[in-house]
Amino acid sequence: MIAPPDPVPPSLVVWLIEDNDAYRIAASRVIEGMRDVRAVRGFRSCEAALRALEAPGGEPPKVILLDVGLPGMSGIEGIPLLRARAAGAQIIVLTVFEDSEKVFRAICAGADGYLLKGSSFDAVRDAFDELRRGGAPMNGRIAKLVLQAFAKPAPAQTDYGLTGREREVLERMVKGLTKKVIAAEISLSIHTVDFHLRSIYQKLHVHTRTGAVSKAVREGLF
Amino acid sequence: MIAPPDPVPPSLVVWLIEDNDAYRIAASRVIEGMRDVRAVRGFRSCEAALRALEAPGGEPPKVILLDVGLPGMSGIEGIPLLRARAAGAQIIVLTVFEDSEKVFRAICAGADGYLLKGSSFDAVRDAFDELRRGGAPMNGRIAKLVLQAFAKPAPAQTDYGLTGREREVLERMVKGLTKKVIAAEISLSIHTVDFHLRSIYQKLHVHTRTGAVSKAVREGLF
DNA sequence: CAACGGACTACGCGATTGCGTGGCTTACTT
DNA sequence: AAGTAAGCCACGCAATCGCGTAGTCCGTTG
Repeated sequence: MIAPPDPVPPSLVVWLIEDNDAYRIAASRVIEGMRDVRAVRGFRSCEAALRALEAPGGEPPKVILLDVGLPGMSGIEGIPLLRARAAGAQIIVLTVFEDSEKVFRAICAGADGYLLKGSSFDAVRDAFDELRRGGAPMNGRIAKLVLQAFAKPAPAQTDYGLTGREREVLERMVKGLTKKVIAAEISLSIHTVDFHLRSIYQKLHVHTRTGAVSKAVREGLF
Repeated sequence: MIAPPDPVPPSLVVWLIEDNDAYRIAASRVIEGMRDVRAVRGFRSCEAALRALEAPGGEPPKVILLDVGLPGMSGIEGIPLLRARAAGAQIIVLTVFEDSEKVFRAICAGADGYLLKGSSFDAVRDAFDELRRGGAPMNGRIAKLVLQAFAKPAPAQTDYGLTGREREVLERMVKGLTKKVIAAEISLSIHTVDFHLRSIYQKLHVHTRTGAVSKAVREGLF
């Protein structure tokens, strides 16, 4: 219930990278009117914004609103470059795309938030508030995609009914050890390790060490 | 800009699972007063809520607000059970925990949203609106944790300078194929496949097939 | 142009692996 | 008490693997 003290200076420099002139100009005007926003600067492409960052002088941005579908370099490609050159800037993706493919590529590239253009400009204002509180602004439908992506692998959590010894052996096999070394580590004959190995093959439905290791790592067993 | 037509019936049955009596009662009262909420029912534990779901009659919940730190079964353990018995219910975690460990366990268990108790009750109302729009309610700080989790593995995207042939071989090794089979698939001598294999070992700093496969899968190369 | 390094192809040998087979102990069923 | 299933341990052999070694092609460098 208690709001933490405001850690962010009260005026933001916002950059807006968006190729649609009408949208960019309209959005700039609205954002400029928001409280705590000192300046808004618009760009038609990532390349243009990157050039501005290289140029001497000029105030560095605190927030970058970034479209994905841009001419030349896409917004997703631009994220790591912008992050490298604009230290401390929060990069918020602002786009129409809500297919999981693009969303995840943007998130993996290091976006600090993900908004949809379909929402009202209030969402942008709320996003600034969220950043100020130390959180990440994220559209609800995007959040749903993210949650679904996490929830999927959960049911695949089968341990294939491996016994204790079998898990011990498999764990060491994943680490790249040979049967001989494994046998020494858990004080067994190499033949016994081999037996457990074959039980593992049977339970995982593979017949090589590589197949077993691949499956074990993929299923998140180790 | 254009809001889609409301697809959700205008009255929600909300369940609140929370062991702190004072908080549960206070929250129930506030939530009951929200528009579109028809009824709120409180439980002290997952077990109690599960029993109520088994019992005949009674209205099934549309939204379940769930605490994590509960006596007996934890909220996280309860999520899959609640989901199985309350088809169609949206399960929203409502807790004080915001360490990534608990957050991710809850999300992997299949939560439809994640709110923090520290926020005002407005957040709960907003969450209901978000559900109605087909999105997932998520606290901004939780969203930040999620984004950071995704962004981390990205910089680890090194391909270790593998050549084309080496990638071909490694890809098939991950599938569990033997050298002989790999050689046949890409029309090479076993000896040549073996050479590429050793180059892979060197570049990945391993010296066994298992180690190479393990590393390749982990780094997300395949 | 010669020299050089990198990618690719190839051979042979000793060590390791995959598999058929069997024995032993514990625990639960009949 | 006998039966039976599961986990654990072990042997031996054919197939496979890890490694030292070497030749060819090709783009780059001096």
